[in-house]
Amino acid sequence: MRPQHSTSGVTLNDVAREAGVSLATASRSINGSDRKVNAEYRQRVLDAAARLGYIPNLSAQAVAKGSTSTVALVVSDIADPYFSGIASGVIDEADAHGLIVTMAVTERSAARELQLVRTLRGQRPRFIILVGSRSADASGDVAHAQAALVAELDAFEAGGGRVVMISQQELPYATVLLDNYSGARDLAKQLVARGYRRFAAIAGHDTLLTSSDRLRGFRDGLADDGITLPDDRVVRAEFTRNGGYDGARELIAAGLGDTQLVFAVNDVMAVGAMSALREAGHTQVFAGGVGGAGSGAVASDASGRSKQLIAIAGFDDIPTALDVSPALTTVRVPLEELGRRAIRLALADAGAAAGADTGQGATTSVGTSVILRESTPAI
Amino acid sequence: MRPQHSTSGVTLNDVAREAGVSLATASRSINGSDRKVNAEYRQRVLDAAARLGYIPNLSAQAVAKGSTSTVALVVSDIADPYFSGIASGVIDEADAHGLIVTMAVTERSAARELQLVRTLRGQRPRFIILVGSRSADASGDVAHAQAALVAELDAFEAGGGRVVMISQQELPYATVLLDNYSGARDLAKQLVARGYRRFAAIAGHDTLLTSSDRLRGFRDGLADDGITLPDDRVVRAEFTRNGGYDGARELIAAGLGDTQLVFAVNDVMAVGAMSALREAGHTQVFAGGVGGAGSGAVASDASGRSKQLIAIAGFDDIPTALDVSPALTTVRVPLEELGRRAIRLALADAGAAAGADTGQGATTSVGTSVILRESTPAI
DNA sequence: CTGTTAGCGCGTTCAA
DNA sequence: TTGAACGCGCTAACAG
Repeated sequence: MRPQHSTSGVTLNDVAREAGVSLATASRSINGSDRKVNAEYRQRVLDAAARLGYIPNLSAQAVAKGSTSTVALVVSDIADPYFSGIASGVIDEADAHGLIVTMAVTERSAARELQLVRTLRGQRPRFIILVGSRSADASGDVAHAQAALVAELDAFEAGGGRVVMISQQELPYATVLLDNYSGARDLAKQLVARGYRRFAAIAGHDTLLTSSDRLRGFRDGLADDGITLPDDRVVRAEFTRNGGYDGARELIAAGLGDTQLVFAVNDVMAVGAMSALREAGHTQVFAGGVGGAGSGAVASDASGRSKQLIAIAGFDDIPTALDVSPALTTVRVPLEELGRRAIRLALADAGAAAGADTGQGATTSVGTSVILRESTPAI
Repeated sequence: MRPQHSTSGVTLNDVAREAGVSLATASRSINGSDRKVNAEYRQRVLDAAARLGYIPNLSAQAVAKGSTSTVALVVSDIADPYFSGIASGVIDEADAHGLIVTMAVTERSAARELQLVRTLRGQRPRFIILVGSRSADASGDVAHAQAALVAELDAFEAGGGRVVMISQQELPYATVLLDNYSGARDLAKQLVARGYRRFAAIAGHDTLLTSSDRLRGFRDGLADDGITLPDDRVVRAEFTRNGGYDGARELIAAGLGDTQLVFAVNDVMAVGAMSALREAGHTQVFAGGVGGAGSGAVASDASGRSKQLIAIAGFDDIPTALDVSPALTTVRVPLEELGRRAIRLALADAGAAAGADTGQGATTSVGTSVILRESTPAI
């Protein structure tokens, strides 16, 4: 008869006894950073462990060594392909280094993010990786939350943890930089090269750095060719598929005028916008046939009424971008790579951690590239 | 001067000293399951904790109590919207119960799944949630891996943990059932009602239960109306977007014949298949205008050559299903709800755990519903 | 190289 | 109610 509510786990003690050695030897045999242990004993221990089905208790190890092998990943919304792509990379790379990933979701709320970080610290993770939702709002509440977040994060680093941000370096921590500005700027230039001149845009709220950087890059890219993106042609919406949909409807309601192309600051929004435009009869250009991109920019409005054709472009290159029709022109962001880099940066940074606290924290950048597809045929 | 490599964390001891009470009192004040502590002391402790920025060490708590507040979630691929949708629900519900979620990815390999479960047990999680990749392959390796998995899972439950499976109850554990069979069957019947008679299908490999159940349901649904799905009209492919794409190409290469509709056993495959069909000139039906579904089933092949129009249907209702064009007809699966249910089931099951080991484990079912969209207009 | 002994941070029993 | 002491499972000194 086993004890009733036994957590039953076989302990290292059991293994040691079964193998007829001391606890210490058992520990060394199974985890021995150095192999200061007789091969025969070692084998006896390993056998005993296998026989008993022993599995080391990570919590106990963590308490004993004073450090865990856990990485805390904080995202806005795991169902969003942008975040799940990054998460995929994080998990993969973490796993390659024997690290376990715990995941938390902020639902795009700074308050929740703060609360989460606080809670997560209880795990004493080695790293905390924050992706998305960095904002630049100087106003009361947000600024306050931001300061509190920094305090929390600093305390975490003071305790030996490392924090890594993904996207832009708004806070003084190690960061995997994504050049949103340049990506959008390049996109703008290539669209102009394809013949577009009159644009509209669907952006996120001003405070979202990712959104404002992309918008600014796009604007500057146009400006390089003497084209301006009128303020009244830029709508703000949620950073989601529905946000894109709503933004497009707003644009339509306000009158598309002679707009030729709508730039949505991210793909999920672009995809939502496409659906809105399609529903409104602004049938998307369609490249049929097996031929490459931009082959036949033909379209027919099923409603019969002649509506203006609107081209569209996004940012991120989520998998879906390839499957909507017309396929979405976008700026490719190596999502998984972003995640992998975060782990590598944390690992490297941790190594150099003893060194100087040079203010801003280490960074690494990932490049973007413009992917022209059928949603923006040459005109 | 603090100790050098200090993990620096403020401990409960520090708090106790600061508050001028014993460790025990501090512990009770902060965590007191029962409130057997003087209100004044309690407050002093709480204040001290706040002042010092104390955060309880979860690992230490876990060792002391012999149980964690962790849930291990195992998925095939977090970048797949099916899994990320479920994960979203799991994380949300877990969070609502103060549970932390750690995530692991099998990359659709049974061997890796087994290895992961073994590793995960080290965390001593309260629950292990397995979603996807259940297979019914009686052959050597797989059967062996399956047996090993069951052994591992049984040991886990023997140690007080609970395992919950999502999808089908192939193994004797608590399960959130998804009626793949009925969903597909209903879909088939509704498609027949819309006038379709000649079908093809893109399925996953035979061993994938999710795939075979759906295919069987679809077949039976057709059979109810005296229609058969010929074996040579069913191709097998990877359970991914590219799998769907490849499957469709295979179908095309073999000759679509008079096929009217292609059923892909899940949405990501369906979406991939749509792209393949589109590229091949089997322009999808297109419902323009603001009107509802099936309004104008019009299409024009940009290549000029007249190609056959192929309707398509999927399963899962991933977000993208709404944004491809034509919008994808599918069977809605409440993904987030699936995840939430898993947590609730584990929680409930844990409560009743002391009770009888009634062989199969508790179950709960979630319903599906057919969503007819433009990809399958009435004909 | 091995065993003994201390802790790690915290929950919980047992007296007081 | 409170505090002292022990134990959780394990690692890391410390002697032997």
